[in-house]
Parts: sequence; structure tokens; C-alpha cells
Amino acid sequence: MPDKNIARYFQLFNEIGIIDQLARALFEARLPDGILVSHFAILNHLVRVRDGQTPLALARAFQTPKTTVTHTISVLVRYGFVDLRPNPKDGRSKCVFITDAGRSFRDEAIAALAPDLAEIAAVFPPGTVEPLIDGLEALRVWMDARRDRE
Amino acid sequence: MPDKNIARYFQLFNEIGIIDQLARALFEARLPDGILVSHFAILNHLVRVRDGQTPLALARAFQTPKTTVTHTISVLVRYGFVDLRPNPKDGRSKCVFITDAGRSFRDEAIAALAPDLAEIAAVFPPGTVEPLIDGLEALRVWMDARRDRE
DNA sequence: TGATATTGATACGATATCGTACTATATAGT
DNA sequence: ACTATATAGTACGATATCGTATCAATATCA
Repeated sequence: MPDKNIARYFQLFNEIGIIDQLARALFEARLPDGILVSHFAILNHLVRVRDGQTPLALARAFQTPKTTVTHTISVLVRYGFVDLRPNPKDGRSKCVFITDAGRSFRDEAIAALAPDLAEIAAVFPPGTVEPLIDGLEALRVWMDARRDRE
Repeated sequence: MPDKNIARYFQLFNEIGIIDQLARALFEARLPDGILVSHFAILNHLVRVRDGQTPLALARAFQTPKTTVTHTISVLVRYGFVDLRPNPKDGRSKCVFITDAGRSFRDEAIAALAPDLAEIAAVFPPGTVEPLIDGLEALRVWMDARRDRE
């Protein structure tokens, strides 16, 4: 059983990688020049999950080195999309807050992408993608937990 | 119907992005220092699809700018994993050939990842991932074709 | 055939991502 | 309290990725 199946799992991640690349390119084409998915992702996370998180918490959430988050946040500060304030509970730490400008930008970005998503929805109706999302979510949750064990 | 469903499709790509990030990190931890997934991906493609492709063909296959491919290939040449030869059919063009060293490296990389994939296979048996792969493949094929229409 | 447009690759510069090292603060152990 | 260790963030340097401009070769077409 091994080799052939292993190849299948290999393909699974291959497909995921290609789709991610295609989706990124598509999304970035809808974002203003110079704004990348990585910038949007932070804003989106701050809205969806919660405000005032530390850079380190964001780094963990995105599976990315903390230095990368430092850089991305500095860009967002420059755009005026987030505020970086000292953490009252810990002198070493900071808290990231989204600004009104950041919030509107995030909303506009989502609106700009909506037509594309609607087009996809027309071809792959909810009934076909729901199981996909569920399966991917299960895989993501497991991989995320596994990572912490390492 | 729109908004709630749109959010679901948004989540689909979100899950895909996170898994890609996790898978990349996992794979790169198994690769020798300094070798990235992007390097491996080229070698793997040359073996799986075929040898002697042009840089531009690779750029298209990976949905990446051709300048990125130029750079990645130069790295692989430096490692001695590929040869870059002139294209006899077109004076502007080159052909990328994998070397024996590149081939063995690719095989070793896959072998190094096998235990992780086996671990995943133990938790998500083929019966559960096959529909996932099929669904993702369909999505990838459609998005790929759609991109060409733009 | 000659002028024009297109194409494949690269040079170059800008930004993103990441690893290492460092500083300041907090925590643990004595 | 004091020392040792751990942690949060950042500075810095290296490489990756990408956009624009450029050059050479090819294709188009009058």
C-alpha cells in the first residue's frame, strides 16, 4: 500500500499549493497596488478573531516567523491601518489595534473579491464545496495541533 | 443567498492558504538547509512531467512570474541539479534538463517526507482524502482555465 | 524583403520572507 | 533579593519573489 498512496497525499498538498498560488494571484489583482495578501490577512484576522493581539500571537496564528510579522505590521502602521501600542500587562510586548481606515479597507477588499467568489460559487455550488471545506478544516486543525507537538 | 455563502468560499481559500503554509514549513524542515520548496518543486516537475522544458513553460506551470523562474533555475544550476542548454528550435529560448544529482536529490527529498505523509495517511485514510483530492483537482483545473481567459 | 509587433530570457530595483543575534523585560529557582 | 533562564520584539543581513525595462530572436504582414 505505501508508495502509491504516499504519492496521492503528495498530490493532495500539490493541489493545495497550486490553488493557493492561483487564489493569491487573483486576490492581489483585486487589491490596490502594493498591498499584498499578507497585509490583508493580518487586518482580516484582527477583525475576525479579535483586536489588540500581540505580534507574537499573530505570528503563531499565521505559522510565520515573528520577524515577518514585525515587518508586515510596520507596513500596516505606515498605511495607517493599524495602531501599535504598548501592552499594559507586559513591558516587553505590544498590542496591535485596527484603525477605522484599516477596517474600511478590509471591507472594501472583501467587496472587491466578491464577484470572483460568486463566479466560483456558480460553478461549484455550496453542496459541492461544503464537504471540501469540512475536510480541509479537519486536516488544518490536525496539522496545526501536530505542529505544536514537534 | 450571497453574503453568507460568499464568506464560505472565502473560508475555503483561507483553509487552503493555512494548510499550504503548514505543509511548506513541514516540508522545508525535512529539506537540507537553504533548499526551499520552490527549488524542489521545479525538480519534481521536471521528473514528473518532463525534462527539457523552457523556463517560460515552468513559469506558466507554477503560476509564477518568469523572472522568479530565472532566479530559481540559477540556484538549481549552482547546486548542479539542472543543466540549462540553448533551445535548438528557438534562439531566444533555453531548455532545462535535470541532472543525475538533481534526480537523486529529488528522490531523497520525497523519501524524507514519506514518514510525515504516512502519519497523515494514518489519521486521514485514503477513503477520506480521495474525494478531497478530486474536489481540489476540479477546482484547480477550473481556476487554471479561468486565469487564461482573463 | 523590410518594418513592426511579439516573444523568451535576463538585468535591475523594490519589497517580502526568513534566520541569527541582540536588547529589554519577565519568570524561576535558590 | 539574586542569579539564571525564558520570552517579546526588533535590527540586520541573506535570499526569494515580483514588477519594469531591456535585449535578442522570432513572427507577422504589408
